[in-house]
Amino acid sequence: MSLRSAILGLLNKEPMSGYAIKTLFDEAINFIWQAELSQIYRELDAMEKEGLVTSSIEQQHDRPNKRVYSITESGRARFMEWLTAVPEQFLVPKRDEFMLRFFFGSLAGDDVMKRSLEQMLLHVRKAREALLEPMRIAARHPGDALMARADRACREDRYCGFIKKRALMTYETMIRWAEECLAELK
Amino acid sequence: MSLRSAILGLLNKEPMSGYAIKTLFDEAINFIWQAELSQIYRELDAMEKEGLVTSSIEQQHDRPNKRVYSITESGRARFMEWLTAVPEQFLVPKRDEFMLRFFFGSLAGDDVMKRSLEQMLLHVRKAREALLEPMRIAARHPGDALMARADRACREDRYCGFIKKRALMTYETMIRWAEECLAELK
DNA sequence: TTTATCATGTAAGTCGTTACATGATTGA
DNA sequence: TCAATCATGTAACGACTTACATGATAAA
Repeated sequence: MSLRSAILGLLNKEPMSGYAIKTLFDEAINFIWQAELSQIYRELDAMEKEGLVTSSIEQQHDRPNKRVYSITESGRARFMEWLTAVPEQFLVPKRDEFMLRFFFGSLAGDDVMKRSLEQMLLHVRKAREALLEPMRIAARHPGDALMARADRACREDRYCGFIKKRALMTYETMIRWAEECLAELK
Repeated sequence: MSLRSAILGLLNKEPMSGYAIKTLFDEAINFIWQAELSQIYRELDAMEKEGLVTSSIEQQHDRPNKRVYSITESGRARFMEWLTAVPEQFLVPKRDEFMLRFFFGSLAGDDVMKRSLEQMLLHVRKAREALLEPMRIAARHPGDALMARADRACREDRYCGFIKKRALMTYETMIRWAEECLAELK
């Protein structure tokens, strides 16, 4: 039911279309939550049936019309309930295929694993750069409008900053780990 | 299809029952992969139909009989194929409800979030201790048989050590992050 | 006596991915 | 002219969880 909460949280700020929700997922919380458009549309549909949101068609001349969803009082209540509830999970159960392969690393051999680690380093360093770039732009052009919507919204919110920090720390830990493994394998 | 690979990888070492596989999941790779018993039984069944494993009933007097699965040549080939393939995912897409709540932290208020962080710290510190304890035992009693099966198997395998190291580094990063957030909120 | 461990399975339901279908506008 | 962005949806499938059903033995 967390997808629901995520959608309600975004709609809590302002009404928007399913497509816009998907964009925000990708821009603002892709490190925390992802969802396919098809899943979002299905969920919005179910939520409307339960009275958590309402929708109406907005006519557009230059683009396809869109269905704009708004949160209802009932939806807002449901969201606040979830938001202030005591969390029961702190360690996300994850399924990491890369690490699973690593677990059987001895069978694959050190060379295969070394290449795997190097590939992984490339990817994670790239992700780290992608995260840092908007921060650097913001630092160079303070108060500028060069930023993406999500980044502007984030600058005003300390919790958003906490999340970015965690993403950064996580990437850096992964990089350090991979480097140390590689050093030990050589 | 990674659950399949995980199971094949365990059976590659020795034949065992579904229940024993579940135990190994929990003991050895719970940081990387988890599966419910029902899922394991279902998967074993499907794998047997595809000829990747075979099974036979082993009679036991003091305990319920068990169905012991063995990997076939076809299964072994399938496993090695997966193991040496080039991984295409390095960053696990995760869905973290705790962090999602955090994203809407401003709406919940600092007090709620502070309590949430403190709770999280308790859990992660406990998980870190649970990970470190067998390591300490191994250090105090070298070559001793006090260890759990999984820990003994792990000591002989450097990749298993890499995985534990990553788990430890991850926990420590989470702890550091939470502490810094708390400091900033006070 | 109750709980934990060992042991296997079925059924229903939820959540998530992938593929398919459609179509307008804008910029390279 | 081709790709990208905007925009909405359906259908099928795959993966995972939860609940249910059963039952033995051993230890606290």
